[in-house]
Order: sequence, then C-alpha cells, then structure tokens
Amino acid sequence: MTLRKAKRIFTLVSALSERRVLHLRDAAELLGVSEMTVRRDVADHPGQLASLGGHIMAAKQIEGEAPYELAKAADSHASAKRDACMHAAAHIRPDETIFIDCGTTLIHLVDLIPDNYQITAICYALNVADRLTRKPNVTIVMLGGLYHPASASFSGNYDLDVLTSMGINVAFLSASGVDAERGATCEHFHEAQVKRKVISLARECYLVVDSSKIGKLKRASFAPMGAFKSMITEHGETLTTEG
Amino acid sequence: MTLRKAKRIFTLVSALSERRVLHLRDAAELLGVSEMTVRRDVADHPGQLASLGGHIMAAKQIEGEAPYELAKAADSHASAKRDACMHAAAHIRPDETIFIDCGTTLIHLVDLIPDNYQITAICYALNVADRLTRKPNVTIVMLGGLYHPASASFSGNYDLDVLTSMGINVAFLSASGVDAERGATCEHFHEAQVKRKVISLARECYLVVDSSKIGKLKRASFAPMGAFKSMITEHGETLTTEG
DNA sequence: CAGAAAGTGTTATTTTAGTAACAAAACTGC
DNA sequence: GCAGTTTTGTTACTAAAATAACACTTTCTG
Repeated sequence: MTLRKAKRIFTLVSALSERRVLHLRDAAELLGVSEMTVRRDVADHPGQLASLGGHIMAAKQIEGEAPYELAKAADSHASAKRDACMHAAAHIRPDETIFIDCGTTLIHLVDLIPDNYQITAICYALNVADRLTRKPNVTIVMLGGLYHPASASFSGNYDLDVLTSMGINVAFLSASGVDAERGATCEHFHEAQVKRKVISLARECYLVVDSSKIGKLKRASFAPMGAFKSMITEHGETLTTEG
Repeated sequence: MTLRKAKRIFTLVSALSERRVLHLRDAAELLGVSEMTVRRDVADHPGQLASLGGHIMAAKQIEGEAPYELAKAADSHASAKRDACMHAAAHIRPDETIFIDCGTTLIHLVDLIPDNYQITAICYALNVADRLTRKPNVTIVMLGGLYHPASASFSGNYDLDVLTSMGINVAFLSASGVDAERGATCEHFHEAQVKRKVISLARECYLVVDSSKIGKLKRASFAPMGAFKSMITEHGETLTTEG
C-alpha cells in the first residue's frame, strides 16, 4: 500500500471518529479523489471501514462484534434479557442510587431508566458506563482499575472504598450461573469481588438473569440465593426462599 | 399511533440492539409488513430509528452528537490535533507505561499506538478508554470516580492513590490554554487535579496541543511550561525553556 | 352504522448506489 | 528513460433504493 493511500485511510478513520457517517461524495471531496477510489479504499480495509448504502462508517460500528470482546456472545438470549430487565425496571425509583453490574444483561436495564428520573448509577463496566452517558439525568460513578476485555469491566482494590462511602438503594446483579444450592456464580474472580462488596452494602439486591443461566455453575461464587430480595428472569420475579 | 405500530417500533429497536444494522427487506419480513410500511415507521420515529441506504439502524448510532457531550466541539482543529499526535507518537515506546490525558486531542494518539507494542495505558476519560480497547496489546488502567459529561472524564480522590502505585514512563497531557508565563491551563478543576498528580509522578511529560491553544488562558492552572520536556503542536516539538 | 381519518400495500417512476471495463496517470526497478 | 506494474479516473451499465400516487383496509368518531 502506498503512503498516499495509507494517509487517505487515516484521514477517513479520523473523520469518522468525529462524524460517525460520511457520505461517499463527501469523503471523495475530503480526500480530493474520485468516489471510485474511496470505494476501493474502503473495500481494501474491511477491518476498519465499511460501506453501507453510499455511506461509509467505521467497520466496528456495523459489525456485530462491537467495541468489546464480550459482544461475541452478546446476542444470545437477548430478548430474554430484555424481558427480564423490563421486570427489573420496576425497582428503579427516582432520586435513588443504583448499582448496575457488568455483562450484557443489564445493558437493557439502562435503556429502561426513565429519562426524567434523577438517578445516581454506579458501575464498573465500560459498556454500561457508555450506555449510561446517554441518559440525561443520570449521575454516573465509575469504579476504575485494570481493564478486563472479557467482560469490559474494571478491577481494583482502591475503588472498593468508593463504594463504602456511598449509599446504595438498589443493586442489580447479574450472574452466569444460578444454582439453588450453591447460589450465584460468575466467570471472573475480580467481578465476584465487586459483587460481594456491593451486596454487603446495598439496601435491596436483585439478581437479574435470563432463565438459561438457571442450573449452571461457574467458577467464581459470589452470593447465596438468600442474599437477593428476588431473582428476576424473563418470566417475572421469583422471591428467594430466605425472604 | 396505533398499538400495532408501537409494537413494530419496539420490535425494531429491540432487534437493532442485537444486530446493529438491519436491512429494510429483513425488517419487513421480521415485522410481517411491507418495506414501505417499515420506511414509514422509521420516518415517523426520527429520534429512535434512522435509515441509511436501505438499512435501518439506531438513530444514536449515526447522529453526530454521540456518546459524549464533548463531541460538540470535537471537530475544531481536528487535523491540527492529529498532526500534533503524529509528532507525539514518536515518544511511545514498547513495553512502557503511558498516561493519556482527557479531551479530544489525545484520542488521535491512541490510534497511533502501533498494534504490536505492548503498552500499559492509564486514562481517566471514557472516550479515551473506549478507543484504547480497540488496541490489541494495550493493558488499560482507568481512574474512576464521578463522571463529568463536559470532558467525558472521571474525578475522584480515591484513584489518585492508584497512580502513586504505578510507574509512568511517559505522560501525554493536553490543555485548553497555553501561556508562556502562566503555563498550561484547562477548563475543569477536577482535571487539573489529576494532571498535577500525573506530572509529579511521570518520568517524562509532554504537552500536546494544537497551536490554537497558544496564548489562551483558562480557569484551572495545572503546570508551568518547565514541567514539560517539550510542547508538541502540529508544527512539531518545541523544547520548553527550562529544559 | 356511516363517514372521515389514519394506516397499509401495490405499482410505477425517479433517483441513487454498486459494478465492470478500460484508459490515463503515477510509481517501480532496472 | 523505459517496460511493467499499480493506482486512479472515466464511462457505461446494472441493481437497488427513495419517492409518489393511488387503491384498499382498518380504526376512530359521532
């Protein structure tokens, strides 16, 4: 690839980081080349650029496998997750502080926060934070640390202190495995650490999962079922036995 | 709007949360209506859905004013910022730990990190973190805290301790104002706090700005020019007088 | 229940996007 | 500088998308 062409690609990618879509016509003008050349440039860089109905955009924006690695399995049971979150949303109340767990399940819950609710939301996953920024009246508190691509989440001891200094009204937790005997489990140990801390601090905890998780057991255990006020799936809310 | 139509919109929005784009044809089939009706549905809900060359997608995905408020002024001096970052990129070395400041300038620097470099990157802005996740060999450390939409950055006292425990080889700082006498300044006080801490810890600090910032003075002062090894603009590197 | 209004599907038409083929220009290594 | 290659632009063509017009159906209203 020539230097000139590489420069064009770079200019395009840069332009797309500002304006999300660019019409072929405008791109051609921007680069000072013909539309055909832009088409060819885009076709030669399927990893970075994509063309869609005369417009070009960043490939990541349209390829399913989005910003985070976790997108791989994201779509599985998506509608069940969404339905579960619709039930969970009933526990979101204005002027309260909520905790939103990582994973792909609770993303849907963020979308369901009413725009007029004044909410403080605590999270520790990049995809959750990103989604929260679109809510006009939500104050976001993020727990930082080392990034884990598998769950787009962060881990760090320092931030657990932040949690202690906050009053959490409602915590929405997700899990990769739910077992009546052995409780809720997840894949990553650093997540379990955060979950446990949150559960110990929050006034109400809800486990939000799609029903495919029931009966599964994963490596990192973080809570017995009794720790939750209820388990919420696409079928509705189930009070946990301990009450 | 009829209930039927509302249901269709919901189905569409849901489908788009899984697959990012949906062809008109597929959408029509999914909804069991004609393509024309889908077109009309999309046209009637400009806030949620958008059509682009025969494909429909979530409006937010293509509307410029994206995830962060800072997108508003993002494009001003974009090419100058990019050029400045190309000069700054010369100071990125493999196997080192770098700090990347918030703002729209250093986003370009992230794009310029070579894919084969094993880098640890510390940041405290959502847009920077998001961009960093696309780099295959970068370990990300994020400083969390309270989210500030204006700069997409986080602030919190807790996280400054994380910095102390890390060895920072190179810090890339940005600024909204650069004044030979009064040094580097920015808009937000919480940013200045982080910047100061980083400058006190890093082995090498570079100020990366486009030249439009020179001569300007903003509210929050964070360092004299001598604190930086050099100032890098689109015109290249300028050694600061103190050396 | 009649009439109006809104919603939907079909067809025809215009516009735009995608493709292919070839010629012109620019770059490459002698 | 010259043969060969690559890159780019132009044109003509094909496929697809956007629009408009109209007929038909459903829903709403009094």
